[in-house]
Amino acid sequence: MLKMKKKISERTIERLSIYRRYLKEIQAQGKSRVYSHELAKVVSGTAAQVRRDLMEVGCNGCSSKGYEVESLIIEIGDLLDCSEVENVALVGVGNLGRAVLGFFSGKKENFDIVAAFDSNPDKCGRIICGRRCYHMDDLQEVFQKNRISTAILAVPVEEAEKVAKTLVEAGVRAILNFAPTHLTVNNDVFIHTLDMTMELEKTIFFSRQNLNLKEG
Amino acid sequence: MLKMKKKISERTIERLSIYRRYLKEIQAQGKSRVYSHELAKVVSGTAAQVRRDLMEVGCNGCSSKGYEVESLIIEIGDLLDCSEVENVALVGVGNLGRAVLGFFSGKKENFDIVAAFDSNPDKCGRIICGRRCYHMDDLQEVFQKNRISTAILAVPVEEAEKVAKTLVEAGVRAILNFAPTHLTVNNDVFIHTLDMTMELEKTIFFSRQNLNLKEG
DNA sequence: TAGTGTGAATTCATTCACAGCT
DNA sequence: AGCTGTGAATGAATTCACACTA
Repeated sequence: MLKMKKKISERTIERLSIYRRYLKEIQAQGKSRVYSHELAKVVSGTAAQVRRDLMEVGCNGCSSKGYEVESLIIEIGDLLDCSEVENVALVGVGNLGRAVLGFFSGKKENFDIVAAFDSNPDKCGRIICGRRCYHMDDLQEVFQKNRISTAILAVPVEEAEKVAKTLVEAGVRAILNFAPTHLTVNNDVFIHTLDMTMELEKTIFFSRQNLNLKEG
Repeated sequence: MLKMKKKISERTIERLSIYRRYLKEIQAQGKSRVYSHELAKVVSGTAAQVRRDLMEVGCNGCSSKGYEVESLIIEIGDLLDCSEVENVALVGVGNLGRAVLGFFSGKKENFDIVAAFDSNPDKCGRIICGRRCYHMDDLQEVFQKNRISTAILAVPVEEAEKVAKTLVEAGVRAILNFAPTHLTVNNDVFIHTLDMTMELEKTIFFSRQNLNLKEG
């Protein structure tokens, strides 16, 4: 029911996530109010865009003295987060997988990496960055037991397609894919590929672009 | 001179990078021609969009039998790549930094990570994933000697701002930033932040969105 | 005075739809 | 028949600009 709570664009969701992190930061520093132009800076955007984004959240912030940091954090959370903490699994405990585990350690977020998986038996049974590592064969069972519905895929590119299939069979709803390849999955699992090569190529391209503009 | 070689959007650049990787893949498999609808699949787009993107490249591909894989690779390269291989440095040899080094090892691309830097003396002087690790103090010198103008920043978030400043002083033109924070740099260095927390939050959000649509 | 909220205008990206080629 | 190339139409995201508020 409660149909169409309004469709929010991917770009807005990205920015909301970034606003929220910044808001938590300044909250920790004791700030209780914030202006749209301050938030604009952290996403390299404009104040008007921030205000639009916040409108979508069903905002509140009121005039002349900006937005209240605390309620903004809560309202963004209401939109972005699930009601309970989302359990996430990491699949592929290589260099990158371990780095991802490390990266997400020790912060309290509304998601939690609760298990890791690898096909190498040497890695299984151990605790890596605070998470137990299971064998791929146990994936389905552990997923069900822990109600895991999101996976981070950090296996070598040759295996990505096959492992993604396993994940889909285990009932995963979303995959954050670090393998530089397009994953073809049959049903409506949400796949988001984070393509580091592309990001670096893009960075290099636009650094030259900058240069060209200067030379005018 | 040769002003305005046409401004190409960020989105198009992203897709071109992805097309190219796929093209190289199928080239290795012996395919010599490709259709726009095949390329569309790897970016989850439409055939029309692919054709537009390729038009921007000053395309060529001709009718009825699609595009020639080899010349497409060359033409995308002419647009995306610098004339010489771009030397890149990795800054911050922690878990993530090492993972990045590993990730970019052994592929021949038009960029090359040629050096790593860390402030921990224990890591300096060693070879890590095939790259020599230098102390941060030597950064400026090594950057100049190796004509490095792009850096990958993989230091802890508390240090990111400070290290970014050092990089700018060393004359870097672009930074791919893995630290979850907005970097404020004075001049026109191109900064691209790859925000893993945001990407994961987005993934989780849209997985629920998907679900809602189904329930519709 | 210095901010917010928001219609209207604008800019940018995508898709449609169809002529033209092979 | 089945593709490409591309103007024109559409749709989405951003910015403008201004009334409004504390």
